[in-house]
Amino acid sequence: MQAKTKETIAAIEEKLTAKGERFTDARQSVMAALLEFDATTAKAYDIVEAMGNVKPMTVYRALDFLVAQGLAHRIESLNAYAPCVENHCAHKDSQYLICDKCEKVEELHSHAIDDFIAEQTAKDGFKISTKVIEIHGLCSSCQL
Amino acid sequence: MQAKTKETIAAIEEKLTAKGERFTDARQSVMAALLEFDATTAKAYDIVEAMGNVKPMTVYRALDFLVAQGLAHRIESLNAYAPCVENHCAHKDSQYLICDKCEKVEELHSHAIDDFIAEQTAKDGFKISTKVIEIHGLCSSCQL
DNA sequence: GAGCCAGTTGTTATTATGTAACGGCAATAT
DNA sequence: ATATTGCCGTTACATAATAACAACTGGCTC
Ligand SMILES: [Zn+2]
Ligand SMILES: [Zn+2]
Ligand SMILES: [Zn+2]
Ligand SMILES: [Zn+2]
Repeated sequence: MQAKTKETIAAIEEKLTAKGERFTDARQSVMAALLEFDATTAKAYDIVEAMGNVKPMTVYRALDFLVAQGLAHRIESLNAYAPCVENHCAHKDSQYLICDKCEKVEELHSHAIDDFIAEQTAKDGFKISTKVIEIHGLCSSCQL
Repeated sequence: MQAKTKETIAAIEEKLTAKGERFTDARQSVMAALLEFDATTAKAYDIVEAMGNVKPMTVYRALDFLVAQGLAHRIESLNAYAPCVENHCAHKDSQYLICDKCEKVEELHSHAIDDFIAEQTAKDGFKISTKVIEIHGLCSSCQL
């Protein structure tokens, strides 16, 4: 496990306990595994494999928790997960830039995009609850 | 099968043969089944069940074809498909408004949203290939 | 401490979703 | 007619996710 991962885990632990949430072993291990993929997405079964001796159910439960806490995001179009340790105003309104070559994911929080969509859909009288905005392509590095 | 479905199938047949594509029995049946769900999404296995006597592989192959021809769209966040018989400039740049109650899907083609996202992501030097924009919530009817 | 409760975990089985592979068949071309 | 190509039927498999239930843990009350 990378040193940076340990640091991050420790920091998360502090934040969660402050919130009264339990950062159990299983949850820590899954979060660590996710972080070790280093900014690329990981599928649930990738994590199962990376951890060894763990059942899928365990991983899915931990992922559900992490997503609920804003520590990970689910990428619907990949059936995968990306860790997130930033302090966003609202994770639920993120946009993801997904490089289909190196698998790195960048998270945008463009209020502008958000507001714009809200404005456009208001015409239809549609009441938005959640948005899935996943933009695929090539990151700047992978275009070379 | 509804009368409207038959009409639609006939119209599609004409368009496809004009394009030199083959609208085989399997493809017609799957498209018809999809249309019969009447503007709501259908999962691949829903269609398998609705058709009876058909194997999943058959349905998936037909769906792949229909999606490629712009006659259906895949909704990533639902693992489902929606039929589409409109003549859009480009189906690949659609946005979907998905009612989580009645399951109806409305398709937007807002160039504005499109351009706006392109503009925002250009800053990162990201080269977009495809976009998944799926907006969940309640349609105007279901808010009552 | 003993009892209690809510949340968490372990375990097993099952469901849901999607593909690989291969042989046969059908339309089209030469 | 023969070759080529695309399409289909079938089987088996791979991947993704959940159900159900018992056991355990940590914090709480008495
Ligand atoms: Zn985030
Ligand atoms: Zn890349
Ligand atoms: Zn469309
Ligand atoms: Zn509705």
